[in-house]
Formats: sequence, C-alpha cells, structure tokens
Amino acid sequence: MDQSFYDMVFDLVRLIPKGRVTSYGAIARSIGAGGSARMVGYAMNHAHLAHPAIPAHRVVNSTGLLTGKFHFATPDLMQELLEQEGVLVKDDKVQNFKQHFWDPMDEL
DNA sequence: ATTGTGACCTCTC
DNA sequence: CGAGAGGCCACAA
Repeated sequence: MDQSFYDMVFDLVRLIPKGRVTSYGAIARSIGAGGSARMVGYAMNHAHLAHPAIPAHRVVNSTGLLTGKFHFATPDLMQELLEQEGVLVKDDKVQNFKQHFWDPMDEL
C-alpha cells in the first residue's frame, strides 16, 4: 500500500459509523501500527486539513475521554457533535463508551 | 543524519 | 484507586 500513515488513519476514521466512537489504540493496531497510538493522534492533528472532513470527534482515547477536544475549532464542538450523533458525553467523557465503541476490525 | 515532539497506551508501585 | 514512568512510530526543523 502506498498510502501513508495519515491516509490509512483518515480512511479508517472516515469508516467510523455515525453514533459510534473508537480509540486511538484500536485504530493504530488495525492499521498495523502496533502501539503507536500517538501517531494516530498526530495524523488527527492534520485532520482539519484533510478532505473530505474527518469525523475526528468520533475518535477518543481508551478511557473515552475527549482528549483532543481542544484541537477542534471549539472545545465544545466535539461534545456537541457526539451528542448530535446520539453519543452521550459528560465531563468530556463518553458515556457507555463500551457500548458506542466501534472496533475497526469489525469492518475489516 | 540527528533531535524533539506528539489528539496515546500499558505496566508497575 | 491514583500517580509516575517508559515505549512506541512517524513527521518537521
């Protein structure tokens, strides 16, 4: 695959169904990054530059905490988007995270 | 080529 | 249960 790490991450994130969330580590392992979950977040750093728009708000850490909410246009935007899709967010944390969790391997 | 940094994860105390 | 440290890979300067 000539696709770079970014493209793989972006592609996978774009495949995340609405109302579902996933963790950086899950994505990293799905693409074969192993324990390089940090790279996933790094890619998300350029997510706002990628096209089409990437639902980065559906990507949270293992604890379901909205770590990168500050990287969005507005910190509240991430929570708003999640709630908009039916994901309840409280204290910057995804409620029923396990329930809303979407395993990339499930699609692959 | 080397150094530094990063929207993290996991283990151990 | 809470805090700390290490590790991991990729990209930018």
